[in-house]
Amino acid sequence: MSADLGELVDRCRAGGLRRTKALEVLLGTLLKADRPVTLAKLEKSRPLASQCDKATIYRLLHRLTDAGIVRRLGLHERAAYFALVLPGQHRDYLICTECGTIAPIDAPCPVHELEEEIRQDTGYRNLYHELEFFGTCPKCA
Amino acid sequence: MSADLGELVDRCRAGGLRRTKALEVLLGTLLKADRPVTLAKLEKSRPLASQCDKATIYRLLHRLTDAGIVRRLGLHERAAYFALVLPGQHRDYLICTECGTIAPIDAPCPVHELEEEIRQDTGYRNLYHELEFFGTCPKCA
DNA sequence: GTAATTGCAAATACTTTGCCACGTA
DNA sequence: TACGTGGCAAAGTATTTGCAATTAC
Repeated sequence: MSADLGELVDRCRAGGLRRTKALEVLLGTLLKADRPVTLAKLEKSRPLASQCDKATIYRLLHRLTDAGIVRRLGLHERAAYFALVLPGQHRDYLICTECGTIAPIDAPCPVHELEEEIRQDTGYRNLYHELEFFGTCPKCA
Repeated sequence: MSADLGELVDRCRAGGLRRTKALEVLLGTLLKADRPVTLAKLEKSRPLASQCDKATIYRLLHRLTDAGIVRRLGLHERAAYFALVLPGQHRDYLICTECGTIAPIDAPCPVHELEEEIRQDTGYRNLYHELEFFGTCPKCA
């Protein structure tokens, strides 16, 4: 994992970021978390919290996102998205990361088997999934 | 589609909601949208905008979510989630809708073929996807 | 008649930015 | 030295709630 951190820092440097204490601690925290985290969570996690301000974390996350080292999950508007749940109908979506257009995908969803596996392996109830594809649409490219 | 609307209203009634003008117009708007929409969008869409206040839309969306007629997309905290993008590594997640726990899934992701299809069919660039499973974890069940 | 629903407005919560001091290259 | 970066605090934007009036059942 230490090697990973070094590699990450290298990628940051290559992306034009400076090597700062805050950057290293943030990367280390993200690496250790090994799953998506919120800004709020990061603000509270040691040793990051004692190292820097939340504005710093915020700005670092954005620089890292621009550099392709971090990804912001979900539909990228700052607002919550709601959709009808229609019985017998499952939809996946294709979203343009530039213009934000959301289009339903017709293709049958290839995830049901895995969902069944997970249901059996983990004991989770009321399982469902969301699958979104992101990219730059032809118009925006 | 008119039939769908009637059916939706029935499900709402069964879920304990009252049949109001705002409810009908909101359902009609969601049905017509045929994809996830934000509260902000709904506030601006006719004829919904002229029919009711944004607080009403907000509360209706939540009642509908509780009744299982609408689903709120994404990781359900009110905050943005960030995750490291590690080269050669793609991760899907399993999230408990009750306690919010997020766990990475080990299983190989079954979506790559579909992603390739979409790349070719749509001409989207820089395509990637997010796949999340949601359910109630054994602890919370 | 009773309880759910609505509108308006105020309160929260999370995000984003300005400005000047500081540290990296 | 020059310019990206950091801290602090204030502003911005989306969400959430209180309460009295209204409406569905």
